Amino acid sequence: MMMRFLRLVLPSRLLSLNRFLGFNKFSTSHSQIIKKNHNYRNCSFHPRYFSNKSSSEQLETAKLTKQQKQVLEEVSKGKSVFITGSGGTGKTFLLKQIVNLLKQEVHKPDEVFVTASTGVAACALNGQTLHSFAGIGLGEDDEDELLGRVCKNKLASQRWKQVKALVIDEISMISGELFDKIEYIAQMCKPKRRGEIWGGIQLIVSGDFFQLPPIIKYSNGEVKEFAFEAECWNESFDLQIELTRVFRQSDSQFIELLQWIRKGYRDANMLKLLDKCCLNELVNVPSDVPRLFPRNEDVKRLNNERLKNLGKEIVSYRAVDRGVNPWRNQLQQGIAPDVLEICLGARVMLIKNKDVEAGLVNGAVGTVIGFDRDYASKVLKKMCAERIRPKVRFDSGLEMVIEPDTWEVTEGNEVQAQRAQIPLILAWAVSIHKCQGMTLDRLQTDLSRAFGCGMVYVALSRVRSLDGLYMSGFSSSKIKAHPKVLQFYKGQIGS
Amino acid sequence: MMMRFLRLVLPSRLLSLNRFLGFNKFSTSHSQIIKKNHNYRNCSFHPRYFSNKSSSEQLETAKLTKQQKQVLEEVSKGKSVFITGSGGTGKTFLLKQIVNLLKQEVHKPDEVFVTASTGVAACALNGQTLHSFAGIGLGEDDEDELLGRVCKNKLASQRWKQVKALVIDEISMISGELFDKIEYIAQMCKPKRRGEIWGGIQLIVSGDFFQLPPIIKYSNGEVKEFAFEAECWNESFDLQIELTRVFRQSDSQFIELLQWIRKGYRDANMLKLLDKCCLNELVNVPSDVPRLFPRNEDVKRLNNERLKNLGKEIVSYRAVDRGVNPWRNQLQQGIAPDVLEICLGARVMLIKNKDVEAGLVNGAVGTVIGFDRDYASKVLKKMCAERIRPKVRFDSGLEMVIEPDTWEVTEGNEVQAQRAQIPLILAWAVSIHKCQGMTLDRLQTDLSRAFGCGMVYVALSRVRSLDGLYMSGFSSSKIKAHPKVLQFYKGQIGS
DNA sequence: GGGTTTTT
DNA sequence: GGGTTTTT
Ligand SMILES: Nc1ncnc2c1ncn2[C@@H]1O[C@H](COP(=O)(O)OP(=O)(O)OP(=O)(O)O)[C@@H](O)[C@H]1O
Ligand SMILES: Nc1ncnc2c1ncn2[C@@H]1O[C@H](COP(=O)(O)OP(=O)(O)OP(=O)(O)O)[C@@H](O)[C@H]1O
Repeated sequence: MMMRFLRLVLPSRLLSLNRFLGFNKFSTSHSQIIKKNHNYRNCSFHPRYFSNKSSSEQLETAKLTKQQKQVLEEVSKGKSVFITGSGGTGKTFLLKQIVNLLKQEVHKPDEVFVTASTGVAACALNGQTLHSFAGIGLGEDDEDELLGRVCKNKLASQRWKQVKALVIDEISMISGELFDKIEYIAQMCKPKRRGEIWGGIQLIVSGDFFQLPPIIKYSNGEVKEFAFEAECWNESFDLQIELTRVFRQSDSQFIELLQWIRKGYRDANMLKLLDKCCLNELVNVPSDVPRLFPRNEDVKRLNNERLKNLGKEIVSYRAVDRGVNPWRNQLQQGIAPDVLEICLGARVMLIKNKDVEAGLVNGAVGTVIGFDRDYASKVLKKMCAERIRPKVRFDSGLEMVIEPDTWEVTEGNEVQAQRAQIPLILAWAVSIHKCQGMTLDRLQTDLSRAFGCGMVYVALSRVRSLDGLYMSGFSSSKIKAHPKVLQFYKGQIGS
Repeated sequence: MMMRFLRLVLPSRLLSLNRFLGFNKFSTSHSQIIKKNHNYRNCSFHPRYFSNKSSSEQLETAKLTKQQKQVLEEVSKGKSVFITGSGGTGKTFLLKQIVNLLKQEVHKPDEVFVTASTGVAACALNGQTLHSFAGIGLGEDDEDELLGRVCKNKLASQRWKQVKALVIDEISMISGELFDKIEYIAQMCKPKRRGEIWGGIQLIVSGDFFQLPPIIKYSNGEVKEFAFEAECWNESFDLQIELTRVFRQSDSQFIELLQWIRKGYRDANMLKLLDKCCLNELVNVPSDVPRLFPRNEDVKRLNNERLKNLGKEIVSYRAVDRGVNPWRNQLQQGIAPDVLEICLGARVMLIKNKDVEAGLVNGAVGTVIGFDRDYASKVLKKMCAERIRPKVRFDSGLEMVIEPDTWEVTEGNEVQAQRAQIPLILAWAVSIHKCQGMTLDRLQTDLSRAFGCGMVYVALSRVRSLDGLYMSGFSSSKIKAHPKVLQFYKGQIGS
């Protein structure tokens, strides 16, 4: 059964929608975004680094394309929609409009939940990760165990009761397995509408399956890998639409090259365009260009180099671990570092969900603007000789003193080991996984250890123009598209 | 520069060739092959297991196709040829005729050398590995170091001086990197014909790039992976030809399915044909069906189970190691096992090149037919309480007592550690890599840990009919064709 | 060969 | 996530 993508040609006459489109331009919430960006732009430390906020000008002057308006129209009618398209076609941009529309015209503000597969991507929408919203932990248990877990969690149950519209961005990194599990939870948490797909929730999903695939750990070969392989996928949407106009880049040759790379084609002739972006001894990359790496090991190395090069006084936080082996050792596998080194002016990323409303979630980036003494905290004393906590100004403008937080290793329901650490990592460089969704004026990436499908495409498609691209370790053999994805886009879109 | 495959339409009137074709049917050497097979067929231990010899009937009754004859014709004229085509189209079969022709009509017998990428494949042609022929060790040094090594090795230099025609089978597992290095050595070892491609050697290469790719260890991204990516590839051949008629299978539906799998297509409908080959509780697989696994760990496990199930008295050989760490530990990474357990009737594979003329090379398989006391050998005493050496009847009919052999770990030119062990492994089960090239009446394979491109195709395309196929762990997502290979066959063959 | 994310 | 071959 093939469901074809629709290219809607509807009369654009929906009153509430047009009202919304006008309203949006001058809304207070929008002004706030501008204000927040203003804060960020004036940030004295790293004005050009990764940020969860897009620049204000674009939002002000942007005119929606016909396709983008058509999606808004369907959303305003309460339809469930899958929005796809190449990187930079404005899927996330459109989602922001959709979220405003949903909150203002379709549902109540607190009935709309905004999520994404990674913290960074969620942050860009002022949302949270899908895992965090759903209350499923790592989501690795089977559907009934997960449901039980949600039911025991009051806040999560409350969200599932409340939710009327659910937005999921960067869907390519969500597995079909997980997508089906979450649909199951949705139905079960809506007892009045059980039997209806997603329990009647309006679903807005966005992403590009040619970008990074989900990480599959326990592969038995028959696993539902991509979300479009979920049993509920086709039933989930009234409309699956592909945005076709690329906004991120304007150079039409570069756009065409990216289109080919996206589909896994390796045209030697076209790839010559990248020659002038390849690093050599002659090229001098400005030191403040954001860096992307396939592997976290390289991300960490680069970040520590940048830290040392700042030449400021370094504050060290040694993780405080409890518990015995083998669990104690597992603490080192987690995201919280054994030793966190930061300093005034360091770019940092929050790695815990602190306050969703305030946008202080895993993935939020900001700058260390000071340190704050706390002689009361015993754990801080253990972790840091100076007994000081970092104060961070996040790119949203919000400032916050970051306290130690904890991570646990459990076996059954028992906590077997626990780590306490400041929930920050350095963020001058990030992994290519974390950069998916970003728009960058300039970037430097070392692709010598690129792996899997879509990675080269994601890295290269972040940058607005070839002038801003500094690349090393590239080879055409690293351009890879997944056969299932090619088939999905052929079948569903008939390109 | 694209060189297209030629489909030759030549008058088949070459006298010497026709003479050869007639001659071949009744040649003494051919009778010997029949005799050898006869020996094997009467072998009382495992008449249906892996064998380096194909069954005699086929060779007797085989009629060459037009394409196969065309290749012979070109070879008879001294041309260099690349023969490709799906598994079972008779590439190796044709090579046997070619070798006879080359030795009898084109060159002298001792000027023709027959090789393949793996020991097992080489063995099927009474040849040796390409590495062993070339005298390049593992072939990992750069071209000049390898040349130096060849020059210091009298036997290897002698072979390179002598060789007028070089046959290489199963080329898909030879990297482009290595192919270029060996071409370089060929030129350098033929001082009179330096500057000529391959130093003027007539080159006969065969293989299917949709089968297993080379193993690339030190990837810098720009590596010449497949042999067709070698700089010298196109220049190496007067003719590149694709055999199209499949002989190994006769069921046309199965043949079509294999064609699709080969190219990486996953047609759910067509794959239903495999349903009845999937193992379940109801299926009872005869215990003497040859077994294939992706991983050597599973190969070893199965082999040890089979050994225990034979219920015979087991003879143990513990490897005798010398040297200090870290080198001593590296001995365990090699092919020679820490402990070899065998018994009377065990299927075994030779893992050292003992005597190329006699076909006693890495990859030769046979059966343990007895044990032979040797109280003189000190190393045997250390390795085996009973102080007995196994006597093996190889499938060629040849019988031999297998002595301990040695493996070395060197650093620079110094031997740092050494292992002594009997150069045998059990061979009821083999890895899918080692099975490439085989034709099997029946096989059982567990594909749950299949990986990379071509592996599923190689495993499934070994068997003559679906009746003989017992499969588990299969999933369509494991069907994979390499994009570069697809491009190569599109560009060169224009299918 | 090798390695990415998701939680309280 | 994971793993295959090649030598004296
Ligand atoms: N209609 C529009 N008019 C002007 N600019 C737009 C429009 N739509 C999107 N943009 C701009 O294009 C850039 C890329 O948009 P966005 O990040 O939403 O793309 P995307 O499709 O989500 O990309 P990705 O798949 O990489 O996440 C942003 O700077 C955004 O502001
Ligand atoms: N012309 C022929 N007539 C009859 N039988 C043939 C002919 N050519 C090949 N065969 C038989 O077909 C089977 C497969 O042949 P062979 O192993 O040479 O194929 P191949 O192309 O080398 O396969 P692979 O790529 O899997 O190594 C063998 O049993 C062989 O004897």
